[in-house]
Amino acid sequence: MTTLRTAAPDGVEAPEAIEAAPLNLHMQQLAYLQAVERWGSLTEAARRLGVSQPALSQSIAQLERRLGTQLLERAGRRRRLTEAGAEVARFASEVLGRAAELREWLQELEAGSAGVLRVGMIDAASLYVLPETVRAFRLASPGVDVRLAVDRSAVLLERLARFELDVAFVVGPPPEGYRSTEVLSEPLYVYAPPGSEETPEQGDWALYPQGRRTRLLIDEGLALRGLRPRVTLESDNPAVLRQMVVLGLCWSVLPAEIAEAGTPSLRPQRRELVAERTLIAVRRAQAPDDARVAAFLRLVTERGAAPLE
Amino acid sequence: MTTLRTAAPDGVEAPEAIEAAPLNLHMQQLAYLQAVERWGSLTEAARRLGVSQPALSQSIAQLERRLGTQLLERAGRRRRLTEAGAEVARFASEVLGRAAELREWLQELEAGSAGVLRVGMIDAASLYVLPETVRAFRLASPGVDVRLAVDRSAVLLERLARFELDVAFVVGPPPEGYRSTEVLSEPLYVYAPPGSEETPEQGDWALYPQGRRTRLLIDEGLALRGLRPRVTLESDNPAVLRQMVVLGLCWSVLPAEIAEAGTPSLRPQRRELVAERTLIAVRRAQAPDDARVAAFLRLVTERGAAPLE
DNA sequence: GTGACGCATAAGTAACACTTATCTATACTC
DNA sequence: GAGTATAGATAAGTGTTACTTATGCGTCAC
Repeated sequence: MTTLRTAAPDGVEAPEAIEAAPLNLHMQQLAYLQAVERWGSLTEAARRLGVSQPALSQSIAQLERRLGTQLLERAGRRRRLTEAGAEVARFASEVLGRAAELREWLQELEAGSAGVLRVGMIDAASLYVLPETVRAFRLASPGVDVRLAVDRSAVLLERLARFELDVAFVVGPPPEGYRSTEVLSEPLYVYAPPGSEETPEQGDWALYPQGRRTRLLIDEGLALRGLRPRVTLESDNPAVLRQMVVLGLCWSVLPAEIAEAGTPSLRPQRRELVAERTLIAVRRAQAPDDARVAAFLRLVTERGAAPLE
Repeated sequence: MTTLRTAAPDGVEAPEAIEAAPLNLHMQQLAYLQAVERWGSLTEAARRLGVSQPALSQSIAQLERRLGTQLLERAGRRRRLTEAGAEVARFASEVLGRAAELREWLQELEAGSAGVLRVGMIDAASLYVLPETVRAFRLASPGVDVRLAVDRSAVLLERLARFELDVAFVVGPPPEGYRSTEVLSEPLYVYAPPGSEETPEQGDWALYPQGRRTRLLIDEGLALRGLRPRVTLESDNPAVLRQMVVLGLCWSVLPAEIAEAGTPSLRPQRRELVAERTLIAVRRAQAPDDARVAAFLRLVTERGAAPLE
């Protein structure tokens, strides 16, 4: 017998106690006993169960051996439950009933109408893409407990990797090692402080912080136009960036959806795309298919396009 | 390979619908899943369970097949529970916990310290043999629910045969097809009405009713002495018979224990045995050994002799 | 008694759960 | 980034198990 024991640093052997065998019953045996209780005879129970009578006889005998207790006693040419048998039959009913519940729940889960769905999204998505979708999903799947987490892309991906989320709506491009689906694409425009005569090169800029996926897109887009913005304010909050523009203090690059909603509505400097920010739905590559996520994505793509028109 | 049973072998689809297969899980699989949940990896769980890693891997895979749901998802080179897996693990814990309870209860039953003990006894036994015994038994085995039924021997034997009693204390001789144990033997004496000058042949008699086992003993005993009593009163209640004697109205044959207890105490006509009535404990021949019955009988035979001295 | 019935046992077979050996993929380390 | 250790999957072999049909034995009913 070769014992592959990894180099045990200390001789701490105590807490690894090997588990005791916990009653190796088969649910089928329990179902058999339940049938015997219900139909009152082995032969009839076997017929109802669609197995041969000896199969039932032996199965019950083994159950008795495993439990170490006589479950049936002879009554004429029949057999009837002993007290222990009745108790075990009660146990069987409980377990089988609970198992049926479980199966039902699993089927609901498979159908996408049960369980917990943990969705992460960036704030932009939470503002103008997903509220309607979440509402519609909750309406369509009342059995599903939807939990939302709003954060920036990198954090969401991190949480996704740590199994704290089932799906995350983040800024593209799609990261490696995940399954991603493009949900929508939104244009990023340059917004100039109203009434200012500054050139973009002269002005101050308010942008997303360094390292953000959106900021990377913006930097690249501006660089293509020869712009090296002097950034004097950074914020993750697009409402803050927008406000800086509204107050005439800064230039910025913002999603049209955010910049032009609310009052006063901003107008882009030129209808010129700085970049295209894609919103992607990301899942763990190894995660099993989830009908709830699929349904959620379907709702997003059905409704998601509309707000961008 | 899913086995779907669509129709019964016979073409006739009676209302005897064959049961649907109720989730053929093995408790061992559940224990395996529980171990994986607990120890966080297949390898470690296998080590703790004392089985090989492939065994666990295959077992879980089959569990997944049976449930039709993925229970584990890859997480790096490990695997972790999915939502369905967590739910099934919860189910496993419930079932295994309940099974442990069951096993414990069965062991108590085996040890004679649990369950229901249904005892039948004739009134004589309930009056002067068993009260102390029942009290002592209840004290010694508080976990056992003792239920008493007092009736005449034939009724008790009938109820025993119908599985309504576990043990019956009745008048001998031991019936066929049962397991009987003699508990004690009590003398039956003739009691004359005090102050009467009648001879037994002249007097009226008060006896147990025709057909009773005790009556048979008495008739035989009296016949041996040439007596053919004129019975004017029959009662199953020995107190009634005794009272008839006390009032000077009748002769009777009674167990000494009953006749001579209470006031006024009766004196037997002559210290001459009419018959010996044996009290036997009867059980069904096929009934499994029952530690509680054994303990009860032990108490009876230990204490039972005393009241007869 | 005779037949019907309920269950137990016997013998054969297919499925199953376990083992060891090996392979693949991931993570850690220098 | 290559080398190595680790987690798990897969393959092949083997003993056990759970089913089948055939048959035997005891009980109940006429």
